[in-house]
Parts: sequence; C-alpha cells; structure tokens
Amino acid sequence: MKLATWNVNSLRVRVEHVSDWLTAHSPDLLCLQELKMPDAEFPVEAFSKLGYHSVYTGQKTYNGVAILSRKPLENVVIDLPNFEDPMRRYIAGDFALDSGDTLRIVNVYVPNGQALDSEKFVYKRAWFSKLQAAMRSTLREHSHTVLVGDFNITPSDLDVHDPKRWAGKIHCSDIERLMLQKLMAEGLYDTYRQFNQSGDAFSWWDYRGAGYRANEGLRIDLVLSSSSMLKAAVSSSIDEAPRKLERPSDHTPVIAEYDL
DNA sequence: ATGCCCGAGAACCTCGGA
Repeated sequence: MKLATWNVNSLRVRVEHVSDWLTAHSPDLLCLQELKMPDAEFPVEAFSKLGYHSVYTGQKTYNGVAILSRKPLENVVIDLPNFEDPMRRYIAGDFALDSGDTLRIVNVYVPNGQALDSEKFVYKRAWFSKLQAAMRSTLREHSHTVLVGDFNITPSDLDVHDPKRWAGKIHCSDIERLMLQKLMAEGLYDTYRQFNQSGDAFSWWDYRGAGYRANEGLRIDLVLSSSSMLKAAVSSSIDEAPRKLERPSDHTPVIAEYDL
C-alpha cells in the first residue's frame, strides 16, 4: 500500500501535474492540500478516468483538502471535530486494506500562523490543540492510522536549510515543535525519518529568490504513522520531480509505502 | 527586506502563503 501527501497550491493550476503523478506512481491514496477552489469546480472526472475516487472539501481562494483513493473511502469526516471554522483544512476516511484491516487516513492543512505574535498564530495553536484531541480519539478507535498533510512546522533543525536564519521564526519555533511533539506523543511517528536521517531533505522551497535552485527548503509536509502502521512501513521518500516542472507547486509529494 | 515569487480575486493592487 502506497500513499502520498502533496500541497498543490491551487488544484486548478496543478491538475495536470497531479494527473501525471498519479499515472507515474499509482499510489493507493493521494492526499492534497490547498485546493483553492469551491467543491463545484473539483475535477472529479480528471481523476476518475485514472481510476481514482475523490472526497474533498474546498472553498474559494484559500485552503481546501482532498483524498484521492483507488477504492472508495468509508465513514468520511469533513472538518476538524469540535472546532467551529469556515476554513477547509481537515478530511478523513476509512480505506480498506487488502489484508481486510481498515486504515484510517487523516489529511490536514495546518494553519500557517504567519508570525508568533499574530492573531493567526493564536488560531494555529487553537486549531492544533483540537487536532491533537481529534487524533487521540482516532488512535483509540483505529490502530491503523496515518495522519498526513502540510503541518507548517519543521520537526527539528535537521528539516531546515538554514537553521540560524530561521531560528525562532514561524515554522521553526520551539513552541510549534513542542505542539508537534505533543501531538506525536499520542502515538504518531515521523515516517520519513524512519528511513532517512540526513538533512537537506525538504518538501517545500520558496518561490522567491534562489529557492529551489539553492535548495533553500523546509520539510513541513509529513506522514505520521501509528505504531502498527510504522511497523508495516517499508519506505518513505520525497519526490522532487514535480518541483522541477514548469509552473510547479512550491511543495512536492512525500511518499510512504507499507507492507499491508 | 515584514523582500525576492506565486495564485486568487478583483481590477492593474491587496492578501495570504511559508
């Protein structure tokens, strides 16, 4: 079973990149963030003709998350439980594994936060705290759980191209890393790091300046597996190929494969 | 330099992103 997460920064602009990537990689699940489109415009057919079912929740201009799957998802939940929010940042569902077990897949677009002293950071903290509560009950109900998405947090300095430049800044602050550690202490594991311990491995590069060319990136797109899923994990990687295309997203897919 | 680039929406600029 292979899954991936990818912040596409406008699905309207990136639908061809996504279609080509599905064809090339044939994942069982592909979780997308930053659709930036209302549900009525979601390109259901572009993916169904490639053999993928879609569940999605979008809005005009901002946010939006979707899960594409080789088999239809069951028990789909849209919106973070117990959190009133017009922003579309959470979608989850059950995916039937070939073994007969069920995987609970949760896809999130964590708020950016902008700056530690901004109102948006207050929102990021509140949102993240509700995510932790939601994952606590999800993990209680489903031993096979994978939480993926754009977390807008680097787990450590190893995930930052220039830790000195980013020290204490949004995405790299101690308070955000502590939030992430507390979430993971519920029983979630950074799957990429199980297989890759070196630095200079990023999932996002700034459009501005040297950006991708100079490998000035952050690893903020994560696959967090429950312990039973981590045991079944056989590989995890970052596919930089889409970041090299013309008119790319500023993020690139992060992949995990499981022997299940 | 709280910029650099990009996308969206409304209009040729502002907002948000990370």
